[in-house]
Amino acid sequence: MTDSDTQSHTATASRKPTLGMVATLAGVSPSTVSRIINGTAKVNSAKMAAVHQAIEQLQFRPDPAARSLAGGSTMSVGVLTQFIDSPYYGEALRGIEDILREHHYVPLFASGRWNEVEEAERLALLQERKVDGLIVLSGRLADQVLMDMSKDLPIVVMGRSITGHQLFSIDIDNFEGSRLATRHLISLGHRNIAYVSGPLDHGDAQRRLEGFKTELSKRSLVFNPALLAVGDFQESGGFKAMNRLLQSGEMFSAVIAANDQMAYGARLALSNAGYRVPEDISLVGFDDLPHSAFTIPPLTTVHQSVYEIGVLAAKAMIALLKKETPTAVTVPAKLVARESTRVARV
Amino acid sequence: MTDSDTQSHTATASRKPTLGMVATLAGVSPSTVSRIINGTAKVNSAKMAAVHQAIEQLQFRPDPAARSLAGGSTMSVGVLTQFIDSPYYGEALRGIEDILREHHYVPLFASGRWNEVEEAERLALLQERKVDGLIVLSGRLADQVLMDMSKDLPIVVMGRSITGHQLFSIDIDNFEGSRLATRHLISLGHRNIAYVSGPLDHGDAQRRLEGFKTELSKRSLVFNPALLAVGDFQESGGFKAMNRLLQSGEMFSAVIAANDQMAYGARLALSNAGYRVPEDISLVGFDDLPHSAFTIPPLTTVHQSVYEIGVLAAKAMIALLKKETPTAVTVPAKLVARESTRVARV
DNA sequence: TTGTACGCGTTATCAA
DNA sequence: TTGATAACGCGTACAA
Repeated sequence: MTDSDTQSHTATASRKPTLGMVATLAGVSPSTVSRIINGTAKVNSAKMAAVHQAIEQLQFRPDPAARSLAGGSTMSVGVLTQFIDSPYYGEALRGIEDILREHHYVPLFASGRWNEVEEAERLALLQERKVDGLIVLSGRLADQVLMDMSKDLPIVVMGRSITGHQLFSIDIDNFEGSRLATRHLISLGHRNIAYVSGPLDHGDAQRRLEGFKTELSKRSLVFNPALLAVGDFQESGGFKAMNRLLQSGEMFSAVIAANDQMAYGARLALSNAGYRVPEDISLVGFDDLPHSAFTIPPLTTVHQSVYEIGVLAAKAMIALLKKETPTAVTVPAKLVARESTRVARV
Repeated sequence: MTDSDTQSHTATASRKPTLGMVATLAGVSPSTVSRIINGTAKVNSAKMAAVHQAIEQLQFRPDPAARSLAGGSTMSVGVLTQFIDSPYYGEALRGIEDILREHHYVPLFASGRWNEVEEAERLALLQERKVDGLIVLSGRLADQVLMDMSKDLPIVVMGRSITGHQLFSIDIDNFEGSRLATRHLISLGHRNIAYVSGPLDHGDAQRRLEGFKTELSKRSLVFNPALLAVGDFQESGGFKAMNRLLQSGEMFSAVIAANDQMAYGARLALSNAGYRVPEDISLVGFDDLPHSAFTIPPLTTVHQSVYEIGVLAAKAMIALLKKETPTAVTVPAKLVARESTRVARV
């Protein structure tokens, strides 16, 4: 039985170490301990050492609930996503979690389910839990709502372009990415390109479609509305949209799907109809989900590092939390040419 | 300007409604309000009505932090997953979230990353946050650790078979599911069946492999170790494992992958090597991820409703939280025959 | 059955 | 720079 053993028996007799116990052990007042932990004021470096030593010895960790009650920070950040199991946003969540963890913050995830009312409710719940900040992944909420909220706490938004005092946004280069995909097909000789869009009331979907149209006209090609089909960003929606395109009788040698999931569905519809990819029809997706490297054939798609975007969002939040100004970064989209695209047959 | 308008201006002058304000408005003491909210004691039904009315009028919601500090419940449940963006566990997370939400509980997600040390750390963090219960999705942690923890708070585990006082587990029928897949192939006339396993130190992987071997021997077939390749439950692992199988020169007409993701990877490897699925080789997966209905060809696989499992886990947790005993339910696995399997050629 | 008074662990305010 | 003291909002013995 060592000396430290004995100490721990007596000192840690009562369960959880508290800030007060640290203060006693270090021979200072509780307020001093608090100040040292939060860096709220300057303190004698000798006491500082003693306090740190006591914290070590007691394995003290501040109680988030008590902090919250007393008006301090809760060390938690609310993250509003749409569906917790979205393959797309999932990567961003991982990036957010990784960075937040490094900074000892805890993420509180909530799902808005692409529903304005639910989003507002979940946001209210997160505020009720007194999160220190909010990271919002896309969604249907009006920009104004976020701008208002940012008066109370820092907000980082992904998938929108709004900025303000405590409001920072990291947008994806949907427009440019879409142009990249279009350019790729055009350079392969495709002239009749079908487009499977996401829901038209969806910001990302709008900008991707816009990029497609813009690139088309820059290359002196006309946009043919008959070659546009709207899906829901899911496999099933891509499948149905492609079937509609096929049944329309319209000719096309290539297809752009506004996201990879719809590309998967479109690919199956194509296959069912007897078309080969890429021999008969070229297919391009958007997002470059991890899975896209393993489809048959591996999918040519627009890559965007969603994980990286999550990381950037979390870093921006940390900066905001420190009253710093996050540095704006654009995450460039880039084309990943795999095997689902090929030179158009003459 | 209506009467209620005026009231709201005066009554809600101070920010957040508190339990005390409710008490005042209802003409009772704070403790009575507390009792009514928590059902801690019987109260005069007249006062009860008055209090509920006051709560409504003030839109009062108890502060979780204050509750936590005072020793009450935090209305939060910790959920330990492995990766927040896992396509497999993601569905379970959604089920958990849906049910928890219905009961006004908030999930606190944490990722263990298939690492025993990290899992323990995250669990500690969740306890520090004073969650009312814990839902653990698989993981590498020793059963004993969970059993010990269950003395302090209710725990529901998915992917293990341990039970105890405040410990409930919902296991997947890995064994039976695997037998189903094997039986399906055998009934199609396949005799040489390759098996792409998950990590051998992984519980699910072990039981699935066991099911495969068992069914084989029941059908008087011998397990050929040369037809076993170990992957990592990811697409890339399935891809590599299949390549190894192909290079071994061993003959086989069908393959079982221990999960869908590895099946996707294996499918690509097969395709790259010039084999057609299912014409040359039949392929079966496990899990029936939503995506599996959209692969080329649509994948025959063992379906298990992971979402449903999440729902059951959350319901069990709610029961435990109410000091009730959850009713044990087994979620049956079932084979979904799609187009990646076919009668063996003679 | 109901109310009073105190404590939970921390931060903020104010003096010293 | 430091320390006492008063909140923060709620649950709960204890008393009535």
